Amino acid sequence: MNLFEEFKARGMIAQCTNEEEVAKRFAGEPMTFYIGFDPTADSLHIGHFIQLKIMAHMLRAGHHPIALFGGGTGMIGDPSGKSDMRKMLTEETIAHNIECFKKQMSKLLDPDKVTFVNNADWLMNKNYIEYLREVGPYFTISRMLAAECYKSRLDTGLTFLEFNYMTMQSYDFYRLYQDYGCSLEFGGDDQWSNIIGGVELIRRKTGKEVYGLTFKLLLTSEGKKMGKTEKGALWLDPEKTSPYDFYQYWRNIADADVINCMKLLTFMPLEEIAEYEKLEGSELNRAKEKLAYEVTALIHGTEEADKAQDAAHKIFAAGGMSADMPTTELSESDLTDGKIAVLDLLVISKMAPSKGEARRLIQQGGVLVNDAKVEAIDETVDAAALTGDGIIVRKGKKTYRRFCIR
RNA sequence: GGGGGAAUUCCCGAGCGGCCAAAGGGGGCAGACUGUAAAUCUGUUGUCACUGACUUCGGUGGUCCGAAUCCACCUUCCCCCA
Repeated sequence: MNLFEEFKARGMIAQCTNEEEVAKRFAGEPMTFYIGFDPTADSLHIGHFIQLKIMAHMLRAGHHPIALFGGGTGMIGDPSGKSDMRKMLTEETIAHNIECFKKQMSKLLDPDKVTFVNNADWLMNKNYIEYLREVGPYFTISRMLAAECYKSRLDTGLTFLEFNYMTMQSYDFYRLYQDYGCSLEFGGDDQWSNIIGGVELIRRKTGKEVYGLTFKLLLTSEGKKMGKTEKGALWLDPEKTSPYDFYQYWRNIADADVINCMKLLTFMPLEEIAEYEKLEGSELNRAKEKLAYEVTALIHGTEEADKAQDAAHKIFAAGGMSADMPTTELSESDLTDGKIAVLDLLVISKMAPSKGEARRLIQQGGVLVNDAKVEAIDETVDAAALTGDGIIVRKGKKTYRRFCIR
């Protein structure tokens, strides 16, 4: 099975401009392809991970990836898949975000084998008239308006600023084709319009055929975007989403999504996944555990994955203590008269956003200290209990936190 | 440029002088049931010193004993015409 077939078998491919030809190229000579990343945040998230995984696969097969950062297009903002206009980012923020992206990517891919480019290099100082004359004639308004990403935005308001985005991404592809011989663009399924824009621009300007291939987005079985947590996205940066929380996200995935996630996110062989697919009912928990471990290991390393799994086992199976579970360290000054209210613990550790919320949690019986339900709102914990391993405070069934004194 | 409409708590969306911390839905959180699942049911969802007080309804000023609700100006957005 070659790589293209593998992608297909895993259900990763969404659309392709010319499947037959692209499949042939995958199996043939090394080729140069690119994937674009919009620097809209200071960390990559799980959606980007699929793209990185594709790059890793391609690298192994001997192809040459270009990672393009949208330092220029980020100044505009891609309207695809967005119901509202994005916040405008400053140049400094974008530059900072690109640095963060690069660092994270270098951990997952061999940076010597990937070409990093930034479209700010050719877009920022581009003369407007020159650009319009170079690109403008190859796009018709009717064609652009027909694109799904714009059509859906016409009622809610689409600005001229964003309307230009497609031409710019198309121009990127053209530049990479000219400068690097890049003949293939990958992207998420939401990038389809932008990608065919580039393919058509190149064909019209040069008469040469290049290709576009989009990959399925990470969606739940209900068609919603996956990777959203209460704190926003599921980040790859351990500072923003701890390996433990990351592991838990996948451990708690819906039954219907486990197998799909294994196919899209891990390198597990298809035969092995097929075995897990046979599981039913509570047996599926084994699949979830495997998925969580595999994905966490890919992103944070096996050591962190082991720790996360170990902590989860101890917490859920035995109700025990683990040094690897999320911990809040208190200092003497947090205590009054040698004790501290459970209410305050919840707020200090951000387990509850406010005292009112913490109070409600206790009233509704959602808070446990060392497996004993907290009955009274003014219940306190003594300093003595906090020494050594400390205590475990549980909020609901799944949120645990260890408290100890420094 | 002309005319019309809108801005409400995390989101959508009611309210249109006191009974409004503001209906309803979504989402979130917790409880029950479970498999650390889904579905369902229940409670809850501004802050705090929590049977009370304080801050919120685009912004600024005003009318009034009293304003999310009325007036003026400003800002932003949408629709129709040019």
